[in-house]
Amino acid sequence: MDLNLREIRAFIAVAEAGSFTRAALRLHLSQPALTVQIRRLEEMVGARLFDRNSRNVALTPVGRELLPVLQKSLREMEHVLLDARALSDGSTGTVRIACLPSFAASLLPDLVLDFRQQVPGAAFDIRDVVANGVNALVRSEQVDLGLTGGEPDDPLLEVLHAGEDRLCIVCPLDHPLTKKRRVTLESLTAYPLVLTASGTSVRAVVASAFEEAGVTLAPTCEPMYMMTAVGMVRAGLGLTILPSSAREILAEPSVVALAIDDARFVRPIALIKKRGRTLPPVTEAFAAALTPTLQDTKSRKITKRRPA
Amino acid sequence: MDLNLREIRAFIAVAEAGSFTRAALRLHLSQPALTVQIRRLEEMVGARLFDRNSRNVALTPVGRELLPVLQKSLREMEHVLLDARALSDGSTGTVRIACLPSFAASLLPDLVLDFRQQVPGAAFDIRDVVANGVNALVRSEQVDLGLTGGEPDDPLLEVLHAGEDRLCIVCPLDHPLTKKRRVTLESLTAYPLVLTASGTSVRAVVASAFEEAGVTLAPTCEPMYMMTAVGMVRAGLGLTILPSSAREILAEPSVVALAIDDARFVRPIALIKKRGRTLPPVTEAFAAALTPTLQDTKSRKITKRRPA
DNA sequence: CGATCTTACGGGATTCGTAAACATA
DNA sequence: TATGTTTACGAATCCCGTAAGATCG
Repeated sequence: MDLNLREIRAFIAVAEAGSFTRAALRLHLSQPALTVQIRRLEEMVGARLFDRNSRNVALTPVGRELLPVLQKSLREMEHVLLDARALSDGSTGTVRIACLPSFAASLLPDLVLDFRQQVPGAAFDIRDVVANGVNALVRSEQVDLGLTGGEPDDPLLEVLHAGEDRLCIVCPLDHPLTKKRRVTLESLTAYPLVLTASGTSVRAVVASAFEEAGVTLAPTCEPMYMMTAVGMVRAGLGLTILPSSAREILAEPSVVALAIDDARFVRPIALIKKRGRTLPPVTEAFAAALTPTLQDTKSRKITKRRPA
Repeated sequence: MDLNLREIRAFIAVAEAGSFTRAALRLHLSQPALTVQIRRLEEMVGARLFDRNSRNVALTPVGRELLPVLQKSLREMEHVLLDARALSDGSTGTVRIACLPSFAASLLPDLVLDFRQQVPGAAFDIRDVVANGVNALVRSEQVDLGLTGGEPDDPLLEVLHAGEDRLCIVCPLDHPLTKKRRVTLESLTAYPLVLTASGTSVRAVVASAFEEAGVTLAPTCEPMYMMTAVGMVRAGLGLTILPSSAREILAEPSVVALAIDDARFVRPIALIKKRGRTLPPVTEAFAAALTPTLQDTKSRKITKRRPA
């Protein structure tokens, strides 16, 4: 019961060539070797597959029955192998990634676009969730890759690359802070603050920075989504703190982003996977493409300081 | 690119067992051998299929993609092999046989019934044609087996078994011949004769018998089908000569069959196949089952001499 | 340290190619 | 006799099992 593809290929070749000699040539094999292979297959099946004398080779009824099904099986098997190799060399496959909403809306779309130009066979499954959610999805293996905030101390998670994202103040165009030359942590305390809910990485960074400075944090609103925070700022409910990469800031013309002159307002970001898991090759390649971009965020300037 | 089923089975076993050791036990294989097999498969595919350390074994994403397709392919392949073995041992398959109409209607139905009791997987493709047609169908390989009349001298045909079928006179119940003790060839010449058309084996036998006896053959009608001949006899158009195995005689109550006391009125019958072709195993078995019945026809008595 | 996977290696089975024998038109 | 299949046999390869080594919890 130990069949190998070689024997099937041999059978099909002889059936198609109508001759052992020609089939052997086609298979780059000596003709006696082919005879033996066919005989072994015949023994395995338990019946002659060819009626052959020194002049003619023809399929027996059993062989005739077998030919189309074996052809089909062989094709399928080879197709599976080809698919597997495509998966393996990274030319195909699905990149399953969980990602902070800020990156999902800003960096990621362009990266995906670039990557798909290099690897047209790549598909994407992108989940945008807050930092806690990213970690959970990676841990439960619902995604292979995670772009999360903070530095996860979970031993089940492995950091592939660490980067930083500067936080910035978002306030209305006419806010008093826009007049200042430098914006510090302390200068914020005078104004009401809208801050994304706990569980988000921005919140974690801001909370620890305020605590370190000995300032109590008392946000007036705690929305889940950054766009909501921007809307509140625009309405005059206060100012907010967001990652400088957040697309929401650019999308809203009546608010402005201000750099904060404080090293503590840096959000660490991490590209993670589950420890002990190998990534699918496409995903590996995508992670490699992602890394330099994360590097850049460290030094990236806030491009929209004032509206044009 | 030389995959064998063993490696696929190994992969599936490890994936299902979640451990090399347990999978090796299940496969009756040493564990290191299994490691090697998996490694070879991985080299063939070009990617790791399992993430493994000394404690845990888990599918990689590539392995996870591959598992269901390989399971499906393996199942199919094994199914094909099982089907092939069933075909080979004669427990399955189609008996393709061409047969003289007389046998198709009389002997064959019972034989098929018997045979299907022994081999429930057997299917039948029966063609009923006159002798010429049987030979043609066997020669063109549209059927594997032929039950024909006469002794075919075609070198492409091989006689597996030869038998004989007595011919008999069929006449109305009140015909003068029914009063005779013996019916000879010469006693026939006084009456008009209905005879099946040339191309039929009965016609060939009768023609040569008459020729040998120096009697001219002048049939009043030459129907193609024996049932037509019987109908003509019943209507009083004359008498006819049919194989004693013909069911048509029994089916018609107003005619009677009389034995002919003449050795020349014996129709040779032959079980044939194409020379150089092996028969499908079911067909081989059916031919074997057919042979003793053909033997019997030599000595078979005409059971219906007079209606009850 | 204990369970489990990996590596190393010798022996046996498999499979190849060459050469000679065999069969058939 | 010529063409093409089968048989025979020595050599290379493949594959298994045993034993020793490496690794992780």
